[in-house]
Amino acid sequence: MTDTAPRRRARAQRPPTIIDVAEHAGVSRGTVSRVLQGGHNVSPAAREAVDAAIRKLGYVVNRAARSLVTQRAGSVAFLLSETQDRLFADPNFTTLLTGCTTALGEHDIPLILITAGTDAERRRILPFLSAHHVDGVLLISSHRGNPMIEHLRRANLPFVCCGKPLGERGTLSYVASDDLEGARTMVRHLIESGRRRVATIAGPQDMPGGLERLQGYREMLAEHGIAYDKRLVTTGDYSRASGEACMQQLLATAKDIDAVFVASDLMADGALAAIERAGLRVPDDIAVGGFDDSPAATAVHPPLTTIRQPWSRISEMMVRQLLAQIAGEGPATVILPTELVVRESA
Amino acid sequence: MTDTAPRRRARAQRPPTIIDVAEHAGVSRGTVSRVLQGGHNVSPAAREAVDAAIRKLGYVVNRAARSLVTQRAGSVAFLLSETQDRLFADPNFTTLLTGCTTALGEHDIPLILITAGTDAERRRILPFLSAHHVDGVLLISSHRGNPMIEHLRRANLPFVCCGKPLGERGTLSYVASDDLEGARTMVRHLIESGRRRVATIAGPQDMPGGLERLQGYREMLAEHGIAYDKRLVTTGDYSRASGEACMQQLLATAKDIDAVFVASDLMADGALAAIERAGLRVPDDIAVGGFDDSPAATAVHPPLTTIRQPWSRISEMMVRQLLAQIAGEGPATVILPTELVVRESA
DNA sequence: GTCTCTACTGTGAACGTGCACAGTCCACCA
DNA sequence: TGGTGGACTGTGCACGTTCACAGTAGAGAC
Repeated sequence: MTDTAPRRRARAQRPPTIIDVAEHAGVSRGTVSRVLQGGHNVSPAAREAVDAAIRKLGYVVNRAARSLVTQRAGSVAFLLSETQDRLFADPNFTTLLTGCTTALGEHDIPLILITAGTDAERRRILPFLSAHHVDGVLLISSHRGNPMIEHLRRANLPFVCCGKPLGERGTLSYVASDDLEGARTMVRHLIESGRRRVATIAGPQDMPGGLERLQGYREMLAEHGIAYDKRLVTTGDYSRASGEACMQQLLATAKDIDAVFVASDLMADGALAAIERAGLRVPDDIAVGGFDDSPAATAVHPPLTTIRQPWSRISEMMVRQLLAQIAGEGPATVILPTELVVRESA
Repeated sequence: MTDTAPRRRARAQRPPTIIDVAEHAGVSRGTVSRVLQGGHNVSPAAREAVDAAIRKLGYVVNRAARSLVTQRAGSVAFLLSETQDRLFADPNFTTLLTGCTTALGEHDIPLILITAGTDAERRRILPFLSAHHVDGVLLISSHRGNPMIEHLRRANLPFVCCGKPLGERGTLSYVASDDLEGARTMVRHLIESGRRRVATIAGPQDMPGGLERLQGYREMLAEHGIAYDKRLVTTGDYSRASGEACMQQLLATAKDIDAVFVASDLMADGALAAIERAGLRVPDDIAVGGFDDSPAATAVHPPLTTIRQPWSRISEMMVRQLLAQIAGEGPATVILPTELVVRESA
């Protein structure tokens, strides 16, 4: 009898439950639940009463209880399997991160940020993922042979990669920008503005973008009947310093260069410095084309002509693909077009 | 009889539960639970049996079930109540974000990233927070009068701010670096290296750091018996462009400036450009002191002498304070010392 | 009038865990 | 010998939801 009193008092302090809503609306739990799920097989009158009760009580579904019965976490992980340094320093990366957050937010799905840079972290993360504490993973990595992929497969956890994973066989979902076509576009731009001796500072060949941007360079040269000269090809590591070093080397080996396609804006910045130090002018003597449209592109003089990657759309598509996989669809590949941004350097 | 068959089959597909562990170890659920909580009042033999069973079955606690009964979410939000632009572009910010992630990770607490830049997002977020879908909030904001603070208070949700919230009364937890002392240190460095006409490009006075960095400048001038000249004080908005404009203005009004303390590296970059354009040399003619130790500080010529904020420690302390609050402690304020990084610009 | 079909509603049984409580066992002491 | 306390263990219930199922009412067909 009186033993319900403490319970009732406790209940008053707590957020309202579906039972409170049901009582308030004069229907059963089942009906409230159905309204919550979208309202199929619910009479208009009942739905309205439930909606009113929800508003009045300020009811919000208890995600833990829902998870427990649906066997779904209701959340998604954004997994950084990197040493973080390079990727995280890239401001475009933050666009990707917030893009994913808001895209997921529209589905009321929280994004859980997970870093797995160190082995200790990886050990902690693995059980978390295997136990399906998230419904899926947005996987960010730029290195060849990401061990996480194998783990995710084994855990039977849906995942979507950002960028084409290198050294992976078997089907998997990824969303990437069209690096090949982007590189082709930039080199075409250089050639069509009259340049003939076009050099390149490529990225690491074991990272996404590295291979394809170099291939795009070669293809476009070939299409314009320009012979491939391997002395005009250097390889950096995407850092500013490496761009400077590569440019210096290029200027030393081939003095008649009139354009250079650099696989990242950061490296392009370095290249600008080297060119300036050599007493040459950009773009008059040497045109410089970058890649990424990072903030660095506009912070330097002259502002960089570059290739913009659609980070915002990439994040949208990653989320869409992941949700599709969670819903049961198979994996898919999405390639998004890039955009040539013409400024003053080329 | 046979109706247990389907259940058993289904169970086989699913992750093991505490019951499976208990059966396997030959103990009761309660004992397993006690081992999971830290193992008080459990015999060594039982504990060992349970540990072995956990390892063998690969058992991981079901967080949803635990949440349901403990009334705790078991996660923490990292809340960006910003238009994102400025804050997110700052690479130090990513240090903060990963720092919080790993600090929480050590306690097995997932970090949920939430952006609340737009009104629509805020509307979505509010019920989520009020319903205690997270146990606490790491609040990132740089503007005066953050409306989120009031909401969090009303929802009775523990939170810790990054940086001192302006225009707030009442007690609240925050962790900040010692902007005042940082500014004093930099200006002292400028004066002690022989400069007398020290100008400043301050930050917006309605953002953290703005007020204090300016005050530190004034204090140190006073301590060295240098009269405050308001013509030597300009105010930018932390952007590179504003730094350039402010410096230009300073050079126009007071030609005898021999040093300038700039409240952010980004603005300092702009200032360098303006100085170079005026045909003056750094540090020979004008010494430039920055603030933040952002990557920009080393990307420019000459590399910036600047003040480094302890972002990594800030994130650690934010997490520590938040967990303390969640555990029932009252709010607290933490101020962390900055560090002078001497490079070539001053 | 009965039967069927549709649209809607209520109910009981899970989901996996923590906690309070009630034991049980054993050692120790008077 | 009985009592007392401490260390450990098992059990029932509750947490808030979804889902399958059973059930009801009313409309329409025959």
